[in-house]
Amino acid sequence: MSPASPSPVPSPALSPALSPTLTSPEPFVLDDMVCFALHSASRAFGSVYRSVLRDLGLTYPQYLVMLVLWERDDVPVKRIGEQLRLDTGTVSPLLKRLEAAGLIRRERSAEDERSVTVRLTDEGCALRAGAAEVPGRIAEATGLTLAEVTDLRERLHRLTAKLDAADLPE
Amino acid sequence: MSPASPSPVPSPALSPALSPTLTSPEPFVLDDMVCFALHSASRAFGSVYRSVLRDLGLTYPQYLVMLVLWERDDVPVKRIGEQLRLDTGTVSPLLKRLEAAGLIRRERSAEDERSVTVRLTDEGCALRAGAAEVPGRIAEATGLTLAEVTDLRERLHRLTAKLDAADLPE
DNA sequence: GGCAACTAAGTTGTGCACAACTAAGTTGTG
DNA sequence: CACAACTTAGTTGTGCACAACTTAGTTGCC
Repeated sequence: MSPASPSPVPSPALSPALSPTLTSPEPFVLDDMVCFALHSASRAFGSVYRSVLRDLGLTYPQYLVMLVLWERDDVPVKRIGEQLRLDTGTVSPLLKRLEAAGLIRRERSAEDERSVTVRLTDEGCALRAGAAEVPGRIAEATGLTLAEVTDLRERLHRLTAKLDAADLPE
Repeated sequence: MSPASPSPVPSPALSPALSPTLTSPEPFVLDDMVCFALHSASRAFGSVYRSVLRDLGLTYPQYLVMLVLWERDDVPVKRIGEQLRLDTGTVSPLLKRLEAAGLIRRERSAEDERSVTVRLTDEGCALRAGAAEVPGRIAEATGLTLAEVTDLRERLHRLTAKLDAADLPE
């Protein structure tokens, strides 16, 4: 059985939701639901990107790494992790797979032997042309106007920053 | 090395982003960025939930399943997958872990032997009291007003629906 | 110079997400 | 009745995400 991917049931998303027992009446539950909505939207995007990126042989996280490299080649691993907000435990195997696919190479930096520099192969460069139509197809799938996209992105950045700040020591 | 979790660098999120080569000027890239922003926000939420749920011994997806069951016990596996928008390949092992933790039981339905019904154990019921303060702590972490939460949730639902519709056959 | 503190990358182990598949039960139709 | 089509759970394999840890190299400070 496939996921509820292209959702057969619109899913009332935790319908009336957790009834109020020990907590105050209502508003609180909405915060669970906004996280759920975020989670869902993120996965729905993932599904669309999966379709669009299939021909390129990339997953979405791999595509993000390629975006970073297409914008500026010759980047240390650390910087990739920072830009994509990913742990080394995620980035290392991700880069290993991209290397195995022949799209990038990794070389120890000469001036700092701790650092590893990531570089595009010719094949990795060439893939850029094939990826040219990706953003357009995604834009089409969202059906959002430029203003809506900008606004949503801004809200999400503020939310992320707020959550990060709240998640420090407690 | 830990992730960029409580983000040490605010990360300009693919800074100027993929420069325009073969595609038209600018707007397109924003759609990549909105997905990235979504992805980031979702993971930032995950990090906060991880902190808050640690005492309960639950992950966020496990907490979602418990929410469904606390609202209405005695639910078939299929319904859990629909409500949470998850594949059986995700739900099955997830339920297996909750069962191993002693929070739920699974029983073959009598009237339809294909179906499996999920039921809370006493321990699973009891956990509800411990979870009472979760939504409040999350709400606090977001720093959003009720109106903002409602609006954001609504936008995300519309976006998800649109993406689902676009991801069918093409 | 020597050594503690730090930094960069990688590894290990756990859990989520999904595609593709299997097994078992149910339903519809001739 | 019989059998194809469908439905429900579950399994297998791959990849992402992160905590906790390891290894190797650098820097600061005495």
